[in-house]
Amino acid sequence: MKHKKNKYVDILKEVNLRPTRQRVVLVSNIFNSGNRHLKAEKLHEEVLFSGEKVSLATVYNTLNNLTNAGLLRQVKVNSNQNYFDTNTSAHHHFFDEVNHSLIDIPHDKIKLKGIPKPPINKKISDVEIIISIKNK
Amino acid sequence: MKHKKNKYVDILKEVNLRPTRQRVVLVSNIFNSGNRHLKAEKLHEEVLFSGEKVSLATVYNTLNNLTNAGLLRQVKVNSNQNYFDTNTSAHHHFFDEVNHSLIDIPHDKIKLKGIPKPPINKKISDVEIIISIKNK
DNA sequence: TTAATAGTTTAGAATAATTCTAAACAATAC
DNA sequence: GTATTGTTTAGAATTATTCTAAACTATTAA
Repeated sequence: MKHKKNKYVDILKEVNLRPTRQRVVLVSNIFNSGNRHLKAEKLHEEVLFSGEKVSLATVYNTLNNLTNAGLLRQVKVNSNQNYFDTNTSAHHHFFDEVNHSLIDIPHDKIKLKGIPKPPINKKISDVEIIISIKNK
Repeated sequence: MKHKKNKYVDILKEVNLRPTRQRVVLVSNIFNSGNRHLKAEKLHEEVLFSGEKVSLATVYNTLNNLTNAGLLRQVKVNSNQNYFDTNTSAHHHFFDEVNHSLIDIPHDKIKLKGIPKPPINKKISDVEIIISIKNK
C-alpha cells in the first residue's frame, strides 16, 4: 500500500496548509466528531492527553490558519476566551453564561426584519445574534 | 457656598461608590458628552491628557464597577479590546471591522421573530445583534 | 478631638490569552 | 548530493485584564 489515504491530510492540502504532524493531529481532533465549539486551551489539553506534543502557540496558529482558510469560524461572546466553531455556515448561538458553552441555533429559525442600511461606503459582512442564557 | 453640587459626585453616590478623585475624574469623562463606546485604554489616555493621574488598573476597576452598577454595558465584538457602552438600554450595534468602532442601532428598528426557547432550566438574559461591516 | 478599628479603594505586580519572531524544518533548484 | 528559498513551530514577548497588599477613608469609642 503506497498511498495511504488520510482524510485529515487531504483537508489540509485542500486549503494549502502543509500537512505537518502537528496540524494533522490538531485537524483530526477538531473534525473527527461532528460540530464543535472549540477553545484553544481545551483543544491543547485534549491533544496533550492523547500523547502528542504540540505547543499552545501552534494550536493558536493552526486555529487561525483554519479560520482564514474558511474551515472554522470565530465566535466572540462575553467570555475571556475565544471560540472557534466548526460549523461555518450562517447560524446563531445561545451562550450559556454559567458554564460558558455555546449552542447552535439554525439560521432560518430566527427571522430578522428591518436591518438598517450600513453607513455609506460600507457593506455588511456578517450578522450575528447571540442570545445569552442563565439559570432560572 | 457650602454644598457645591456636582452631578458626577451624585452619580457615584447613587450607586454606592465613593466619589474619590479618580472616580469623579473618570465619571465626568465618561458621561459628559452623550453616548459613548469606550475602550479602557482610550479613556485612560484621555484622562492622562487632561492632566489627572489615574492608573489603567483603576480605569478598569471603575469601568467594571459602573457596569455592575448598571451605568455601563459591556459589548463584546470581534476585537481584542472590550467596549463599554454608556447607552445601557436595549439596542443593537454595527461593528466597523476596519476602524474598530461601534454604531448604535435603535432597539425597535430590528424585528426578531422565532427566537427559540432556551434549554430547560435556563432563561434568556440578553439578546444581542452585532452587524459587522467593512469597506465596500 | 483623637486613636483604634473596620471597611474601601488604588495601582503596582501578576496573570491569562494571544501573537510575534527567530530558529528549525521542508521543498525546490541546481 | 548541496544551496537556496520558503514555511512552520514554539519559546519568548506582548496585550488586555485582574488580583492583592498597601494606602486611604469612614466609623466608633473614649
